Amino acid sequence: MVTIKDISKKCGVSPATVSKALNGYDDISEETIRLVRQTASELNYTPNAAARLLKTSTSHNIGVLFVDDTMSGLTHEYFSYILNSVKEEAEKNGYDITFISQTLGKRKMSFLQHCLYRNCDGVVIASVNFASRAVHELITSDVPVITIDYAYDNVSSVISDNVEGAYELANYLLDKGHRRIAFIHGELTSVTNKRLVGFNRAMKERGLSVDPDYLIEARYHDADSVRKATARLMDLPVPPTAIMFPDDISYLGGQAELQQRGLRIPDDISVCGYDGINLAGLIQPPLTTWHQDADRIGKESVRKLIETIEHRSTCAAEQIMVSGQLVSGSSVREWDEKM
Amino acid sequence: MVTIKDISKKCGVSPATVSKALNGYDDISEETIRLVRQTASELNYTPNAAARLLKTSTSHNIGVLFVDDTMSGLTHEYFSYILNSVKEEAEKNGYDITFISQTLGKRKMSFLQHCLYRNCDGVVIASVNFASRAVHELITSDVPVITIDYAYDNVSSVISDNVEGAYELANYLLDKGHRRIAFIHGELTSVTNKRLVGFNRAMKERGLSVDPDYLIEARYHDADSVRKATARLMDLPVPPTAIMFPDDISYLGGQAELQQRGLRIPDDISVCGYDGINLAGLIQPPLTTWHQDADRIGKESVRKLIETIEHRSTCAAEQIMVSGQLVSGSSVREWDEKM
DNA sequence: CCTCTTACCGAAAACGATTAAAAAATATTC
DNA sequence: GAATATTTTTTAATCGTTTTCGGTAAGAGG
Repeated sequence: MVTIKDISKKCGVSPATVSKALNGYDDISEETIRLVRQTASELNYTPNAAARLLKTSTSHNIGVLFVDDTMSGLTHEYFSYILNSVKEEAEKNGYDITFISQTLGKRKMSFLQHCLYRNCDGVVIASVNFASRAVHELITSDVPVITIDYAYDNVSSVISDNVEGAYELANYLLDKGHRRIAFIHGELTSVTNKRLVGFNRAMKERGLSVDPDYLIEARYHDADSVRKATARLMDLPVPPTAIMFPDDISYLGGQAELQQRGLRIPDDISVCGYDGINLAGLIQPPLTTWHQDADRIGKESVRKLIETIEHRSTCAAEQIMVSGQLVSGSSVREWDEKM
Repeated sequence: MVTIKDISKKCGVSPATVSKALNGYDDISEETIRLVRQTASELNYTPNAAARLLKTSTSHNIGVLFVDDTMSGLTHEYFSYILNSVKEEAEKNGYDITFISQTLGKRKMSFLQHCLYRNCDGVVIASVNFASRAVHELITSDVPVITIDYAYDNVSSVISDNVEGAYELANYLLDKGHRRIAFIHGELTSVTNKRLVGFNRAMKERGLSVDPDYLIEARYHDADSVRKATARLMDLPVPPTAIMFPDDISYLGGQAELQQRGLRIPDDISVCGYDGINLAGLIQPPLTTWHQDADRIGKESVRKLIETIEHRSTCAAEQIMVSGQLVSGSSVREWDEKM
C-alpha cells in the first residue's frame, strides 16, 4: 500500500506538506501542490479512510438499519427503492453506507454498539420494529439519526404521507360512485393508523359511515393472509363493490381469490393497491394504486441526516412529509349505486 | 467515546493488558481478565474498528459491487435476494458490508480505489458490466474477489447453472408434448449464452431443430421489449405453442400481450419464466419457472470469499456451480401435437 | 543592515488499538 | 534462601493521517 510517506520521500518534502497539498491547504505553494499531486497519481496513491477517521473522528460513513427479525426489508420492493436512493444520495455527498446489524460474528452487539464500532457518522432507520429496546437505544443515543415512516420525538423523520394516500384512494373510489368500500389494512402500526385516518376522513366528508365489517386487518406483504381477508369480505351478505388492499404485492392474494370466485376485475369488483411499485403497472389489469415516492424519501432522509451530522448544534429536528401520487390503472370502474 | 485507556486507568493496568484481556490472550491471569471485562461492560466500551484495522490491516469489511450504470441491481428481486443472503452470511462471520461505487462526493475514484480507501478485505461482484475497465481493474488487482454469474480466469466465481435451467425448462415443455417452443432470451451476455446452450441441447436430444424465428432477443427485466417480442412471435404464420421468457418480471409484458390477443394461458398458449422470484407464485395463473437459488448463491460467495481472504496463499480459485429448481405453476398445459 | 511581514514548510504529537520484546512478579526447585 | 523457571504485566513502537505550532527564507520598508 502506498502511503503519504512514500509520496513525501519521492517529493523530498515532509508528510505534513503532502497531506496539506492533497487537501488543498492554502499555505502550500502552487508548485509543491502540483508536484505532490502529480506524484500521488503516479504512485496511484489512495488515502486510508481508517487513518483519516482516527485523526478527524469523522468516518464519512452512514449506517443503514433496514432489516428486522422478519427479514423483509431488502427484498421488499418499496424499501429496496428507498435503499437505492439512500445509497445514491449518500455517495453524491461523499458518504459510504454500511449495514447495521445486531450480530457480528459470534459477538452479539447492539445496533448502537455496531454504529460506534464502525464509527458511523449517522444512521438511517427504516423498516424495523421501532418499539424494540435496541432501536430505542440507538435513537436516543448521541449518534445522529433519521427515521423513515415513523415519527419519534426529538428526532428527524421522513414520512410518506399515509393519511393523504388512503384519503385520495378512497376519494377516487367514491368519485367513481362506489359506496360499499372495504379496506383491508395491514397490522396496526403507526403507518396503518394514518391510513385509517385518511380512509375515515374521506368517508366522513361524504357523510358515509364506515361499516366495521368492511375493515379487516391482514398482514402487509402477505398474499395468503390478504387472500383470506378477501374471502371473508366476499362471503358477507352484502359484499363490497370496491376493495382497498394493504399493498400491491399482497393484492395478488386478493386477486387470486377474486378470480377463483369468477369475479372479473374491474367489471364485477374494483380494487386498488398501495405502494405503486413497478409491478403494479405490469400486471393485468394494471392496478390503480398509490405511489409512494421512495426516491424522494431516500434522498430527503440522507440530505437531512447529513445536515444534522455537519451542523449538529444548529440543526433542529424536523418532520419531513413526502407526498405520493395516485396512479390510475384499470382496476376500478364506474359504479352505479343501486343498493 | 470510551477507549481502552479508560479501562486501563480504571483497572490500574496497562492498555496492553486490557487489549489482551479483551481478546482472550492466554498470558493474562483469570482474575485480571474478569476485572477488565467487567469494567469494559460497565463503561459500555466498544472497540474502534478503525484503530484496530490500522494496526492489524484487516478491516473485516467486505465490499459489494452490485450496481452499474443501468441502476438495476438493488431493485432487481433476484439480486436483492442475493444481497440479503450475502449480508447475512457476512455478518454471521463477523464481516460488515459496504457498497462500492465510482464516485465519492465530488471525487471520482475507481472501484479499486474505493476498495482500498475503505480497506475492504474482499469484494463480491455481481450484476455489473463485467467488460468495463474499472471492473477489470478491480478483478485483476490484489484485492480478493468473487464474481457472481460470471466466470473470470484465476478468480473464484459462483454461478447459477444457466445451462441446466434452460435445459430443464425446455425439457419440461417437450415432455408436455410441445414442439413449437419459442425462447425469448435476454441480451447476449454470458448468462444468456449458457441458457441458449441448454435450450439447444434439449432440442437436439429430441432430434428437433430450432426454428430461428422462435429465437428472439429482448431485454432482461424490460416488460416492454418482451411484449414486443411476444407480439412478433404471435404474428408469425405458425406461432409457437409455448414460450420461454427471459425472466419472471418481463414475462408480465408477454402476458399482457397474450391476454390482449384473447389468448388464454395455459389453454391457448403455454409459458414459463425464469428466476423463480416470489411473485411467480402469486400471479394468475401461477407461473412455471426456474428458481435460481439466490440464497445459496449469496452464501457460497461469501463463504468462498472469506476462505480466500483468510488463507490467501493456499486457496485456489474455484468455480462453484449452484443448481436451481423447476417450480411448476399452472402456466403450461399438455399439448397434443397436431401439426 | 536591521527588523517586520509574508509565504512556505516541517517536527511532533496525537487518534485508539495491537504486539514484540523486555521486565517484573510469582512459583518452583534444590 | 538463592537460583531458576514460569507466569503475568508493561514498555514502546507502530499503523497512516491530520493539525498545531513554530521555524526559516525571502522580500519589504526604513
